[in-house]
Amino acid sequence: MATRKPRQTRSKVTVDTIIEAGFIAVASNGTSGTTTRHIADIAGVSVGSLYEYFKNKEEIYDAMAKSFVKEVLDMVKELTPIIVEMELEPLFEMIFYTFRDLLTRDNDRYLICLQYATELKYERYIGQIEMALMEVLMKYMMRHPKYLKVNNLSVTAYISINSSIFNVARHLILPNPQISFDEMVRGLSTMIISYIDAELAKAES
Amino acid sequence: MATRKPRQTRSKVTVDTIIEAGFIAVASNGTSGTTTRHIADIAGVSVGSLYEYFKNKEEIYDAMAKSFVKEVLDMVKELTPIIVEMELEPLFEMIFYTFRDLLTRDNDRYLICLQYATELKYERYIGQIEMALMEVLMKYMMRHPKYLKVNNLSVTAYISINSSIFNVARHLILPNPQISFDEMVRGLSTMIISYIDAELAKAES
Amino acid sequence: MATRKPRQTRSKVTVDTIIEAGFIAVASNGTSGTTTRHIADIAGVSVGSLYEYFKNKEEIYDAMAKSFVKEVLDMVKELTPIIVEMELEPLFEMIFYTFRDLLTRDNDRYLICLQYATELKYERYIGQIEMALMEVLMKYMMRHPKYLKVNNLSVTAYISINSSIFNVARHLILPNPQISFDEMVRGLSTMIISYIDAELAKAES
Amino acid sequence: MATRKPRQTRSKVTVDTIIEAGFIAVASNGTSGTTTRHIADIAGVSVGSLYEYFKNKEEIYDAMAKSFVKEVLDMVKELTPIIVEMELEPLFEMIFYTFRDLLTRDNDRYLICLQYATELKYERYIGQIEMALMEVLMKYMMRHPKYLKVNNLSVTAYISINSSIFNVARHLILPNPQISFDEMVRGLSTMIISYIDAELAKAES
DNA sequence: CATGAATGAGATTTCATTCAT
DNA sequence: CATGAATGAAATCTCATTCAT
Repeated sequence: MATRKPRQTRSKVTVDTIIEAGFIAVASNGTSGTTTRHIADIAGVSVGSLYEYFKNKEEIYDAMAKSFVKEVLDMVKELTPIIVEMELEPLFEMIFYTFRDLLTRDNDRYLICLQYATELKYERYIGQIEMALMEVLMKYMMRHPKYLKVNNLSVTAYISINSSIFNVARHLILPNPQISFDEMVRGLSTMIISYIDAELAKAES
Repeated sequence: MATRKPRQTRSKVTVDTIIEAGFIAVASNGTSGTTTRHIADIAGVSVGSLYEYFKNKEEIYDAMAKSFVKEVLDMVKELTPIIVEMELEPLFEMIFYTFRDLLTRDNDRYLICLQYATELKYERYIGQIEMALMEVLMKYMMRHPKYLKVNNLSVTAYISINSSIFNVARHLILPNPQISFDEMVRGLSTMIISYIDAELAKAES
Repeated sequence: MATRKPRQTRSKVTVDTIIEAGFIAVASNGTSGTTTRHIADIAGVSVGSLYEYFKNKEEIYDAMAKSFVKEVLDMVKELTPIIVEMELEPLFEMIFYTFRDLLTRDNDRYLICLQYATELKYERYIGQIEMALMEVLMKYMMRHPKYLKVNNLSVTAYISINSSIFNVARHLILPNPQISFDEMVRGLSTMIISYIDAELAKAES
Repeated sequence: MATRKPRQTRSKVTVDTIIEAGFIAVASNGTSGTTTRHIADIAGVSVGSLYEYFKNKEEIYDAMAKSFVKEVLDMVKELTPIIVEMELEPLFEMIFYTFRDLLTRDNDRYLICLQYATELKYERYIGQIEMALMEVLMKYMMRHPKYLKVNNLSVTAYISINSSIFNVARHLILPNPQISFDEMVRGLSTMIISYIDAELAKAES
């Protein structure tokens, strides 16, 4: 019943292998098409082993969500020093391309799983990402104080961040997007920057 | 074996009841938690009847997707005459609020099902919505020709539409959004209008 | 999830068949040796059918216990009119032999299951049997008022009933009992009657 | 493969710890709820160690049964010199209370396990207890020859012993017994003694 | 000897689908 | 047409046992 905490290195590796297998399985079969046997087979372990480390299938999905979120957080943390030094336009482009690289890594694994975010309970951990992004924003504004004057700062940040995330993700998912990724990147940058400028202008009036 | 096309009124009603029940079931149990029995119980018919009208579960989901998309299309068609006469700012606000009303109707039924869009194969029909929106856009520009000059028109349209849809949907889904719906509506309007203005400006230079 | 209440005659029969099969399975394999597949096979239905009528294995065991207890209660109720008219000695003998007949019916089915009483949660329903026996006792004493004078009546009744039940059950279970059933019956009668006499004597002194 | 006989003290201690853990596990989870991991955890050893000392789970249960029976036999042997010198009435009371103390020791461990006697294969060793009790009886009658005249001596002994054992055990098991333990002890004594007297009387006639 | 990770056979349970009534 | 009992394939999960370290 109580799943043993992995003490040995061997078991830590097994846990990671299972989570990894979970991503591969969901990416190629969707949530409802993925079975514990699938995951076990891909991980190269027995079904029994799955249950040594995870109380049930749900917990594997949970671990996958945690793992993805951690990866994003690590990425954000690593980029922060560079981010705060950049101008907005190149900054946005850099972020969008980096985000794309993360999502399309390993045959779009994360990207495809993102479509099953609800069933994978990603939402449970999204709060952490939002907090991390807010933190970066704070640091950015410390370094570029003029943006502190932006009207409705929190609204502006909220909308910009959400627009960015979903446009990038959705574009990657679409099989035949009507515009290219590069076009979208430039468009998104333009949109957000002109939005910020507009709110800055409002503030000055 | 071949499921009969419902020609009589009684059958049509049953079919609609089942689709309705499908929405309720998925909204309260998710895709993986919804069984044919669930749907049958909610619809107040026997499981056998389900198969009288639908070849299998998949087809019920398919009909649900079709039904939702049809509703959106009807809404768009109905609004078109009003839309083309409006100025951008009130127009956006009107659209966002109308969209919200659609999604939150019947205890957020459509909104919640939207989270299971992938498993419900919504994507299959999304193209039709995009086409309808493009058509409205065309008509709008016939009536307001100055926007024909917008730089990268298709890119601008694509990004604006996507940003709108996802911001509205996500905001409604979030349990504790950091900003209010009204704030978001005004922000989104500002963002898109300043984006259009920016692209208009580019075009003129 | 929710097991359907059997409305049709057909399903009532199935339920009974499953309970019946449960007794046969436990009698021949013990609690831990009995599987749902076993029961389904013996009942001649599919595993799935088991779960149409019982939420889980536990519930089948529960239904078995209920069914056994009901049988005992029916037996007691049916015998009551005869019981109250008899003298103690032939009464006890009659009861012991009737009880034996019940337990050894159908290849000792009930008797063997009695050994798994704990796992079958019989205890949950034993209270009902005790109440029924007490009721009979009351009626008996209405008809034979001299026993009302017995010293410590409730203690005497408790010990007599328990001694009877366990001696009969255990004797039937033992593979090579040192004494015959007839000897035991006579001994038990003697013991209880002399016990009652002793308590009657105490009361008179 | 062949499990080694524990000759060293350390091994003997481990074996005892495991048997001890077996009792605790069964007492708190029942037979079907007890796993080898449970036992190992309680014993504070690894599952592997279990198999170092016991060929399989069955053997642990077997050792538990043996251990319980040995304890009873030791108790009987130790009490024999006192027993043979006592009069019947105080004797019975003494035995009942001593038996209770054994069963309720360590949070009712033995008592609870007694309910799983069938699955724990206690029966396999019960013969030894009966023999020991018969031996004590013999010695008692050597010392109190008048009881040698009892009619149907073996029947009387059999019924008395069984009535005693089951009444005591069952009373302890019952959550809300209708009579107190003391009342039962006195009642049981009265019953058996009057039974013996009755059989003595019969013999004299 | 001790460990506990790994196994896999087999148990329980679910549920889309069929079909006799 | 409607029903819902019955099905059984396939999923989830358990756990005694083994074996490399």
